[in-house]
Amino acid sequence: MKNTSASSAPVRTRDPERTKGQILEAALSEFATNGYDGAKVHQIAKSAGCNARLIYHYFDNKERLYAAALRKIYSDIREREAELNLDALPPEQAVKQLTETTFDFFENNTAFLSITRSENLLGGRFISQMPEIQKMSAPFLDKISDALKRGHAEGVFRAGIDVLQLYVSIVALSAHHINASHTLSATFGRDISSVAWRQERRAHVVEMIQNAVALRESTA
Amino acid sequence: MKNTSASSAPVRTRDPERTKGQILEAALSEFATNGYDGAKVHQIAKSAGCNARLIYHYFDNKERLYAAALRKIYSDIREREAELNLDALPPEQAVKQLTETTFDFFENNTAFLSITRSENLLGGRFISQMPEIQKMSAPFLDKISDALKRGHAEGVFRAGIDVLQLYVSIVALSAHHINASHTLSATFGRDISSVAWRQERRAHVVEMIQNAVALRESTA
DNA sequence: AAAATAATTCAATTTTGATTTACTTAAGAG
DNA sequence: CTCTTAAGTAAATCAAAATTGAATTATTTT
Repeated sequence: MKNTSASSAPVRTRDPERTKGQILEAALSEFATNGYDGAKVHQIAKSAGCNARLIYHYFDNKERLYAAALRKIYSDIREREAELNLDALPPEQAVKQLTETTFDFFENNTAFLSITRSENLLGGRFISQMPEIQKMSAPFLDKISDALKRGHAEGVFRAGIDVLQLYVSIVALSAHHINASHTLSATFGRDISSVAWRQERRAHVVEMIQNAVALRESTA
Repeated sequence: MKNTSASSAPVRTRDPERTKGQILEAALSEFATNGYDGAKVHQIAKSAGCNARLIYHYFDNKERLYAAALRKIYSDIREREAELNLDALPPEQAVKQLTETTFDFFENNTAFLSITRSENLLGGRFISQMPEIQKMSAPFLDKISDALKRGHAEGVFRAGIDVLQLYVSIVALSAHHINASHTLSATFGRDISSVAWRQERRAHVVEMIQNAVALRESTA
């Protein structure tokens, strides 16, 4: 009834692609949860449902496995940025869309922020070695820049907005409460990660960004 | 010429308070730089200029040492919050002051953000056990709340601003580019940690917060 | 100034975790 | 069907790092 083998071991069916994929998934999750130093190779193997030796078979060592996980998580971001079609929308809608998409992305891809946090803790040791990631977002910023220009031309946005500052702000407002949910919750005695609070936050962030780009009347 | 002792060892003069203090300082710095798992007890001892055994003598184990460091870093924040006198200022000045002080604090106390990052990576395991830190900032939020109310009464601020959302935003805008300096620098190909960029950012953040509280004219 | 205390050191010991060696066997090529 | 290749397993090994044991004084107390 069991398998062809008489041994008690479950006998894993052989499928290198699947195995590699499972390892990468597990690695992503473990590195995200525990950081580079906190993640344990054996635990990754366990959570991938394979033998630890296979990690070395497919990824050489812990560092390269981490690098692979880092690369993978950034490809998700790149996809999302490519999908976002800001040109098609009127400037105000474009900025709103951008903000909401960014906010939602972080909320639904917690691994991205976690891995990013880990990488920053490592001083960017790995990301700085990845030419494919470097400057990856330049064209994306151009898209946003276009929307801002259109908005100014149409008289709904103010002039001289720095795109990079604005985008970093969108990311900051959308990410910080996730990155720091535990310490914020503890210091303020409120559950920052509750669905209710996050919904409030989403609206708050969208409004802040709108106020940041919208024209003001008097500077007097 | 040497010391009373004939041995070659440098013979540390005995001073428990100083030693304890040095260990704590070193721990703070090492945990901030490398995170909990990345920090090594022997390295902490080395950087404190003492024997590793002393860490166990004074702090029992690595976990408790980390907890002590966490507690200490939060006491700095508490001090700063206490010093800030918002009541004395007109509301617009008060909000500006708050924003600038927060921004500058993070820039000058990188250890705070680093330790905080580490603690969030650990899932808040330690901070959640520290009743003295919990809700620590409630009175501070009240101060800010007062300023917002005064501003509304004077007709310069809008109504219905959520203090916690606003403060989390100030923190987010002031902290994220520091927390994520390496990944941001890599993805955008700009040196986010340069003095020039940070000065720009300071102005940008202050302006954003002002726009967030300032009255708008028409809601039409 | 002798005795007691506890600060400090040095050198284990023990634990944990990454990596490797040696082996087994499934799956595909001919 | 046999041979070859490489997927997979089990169990070491090796090194790093946390923790501890036991011996030394500096300092304080009496």
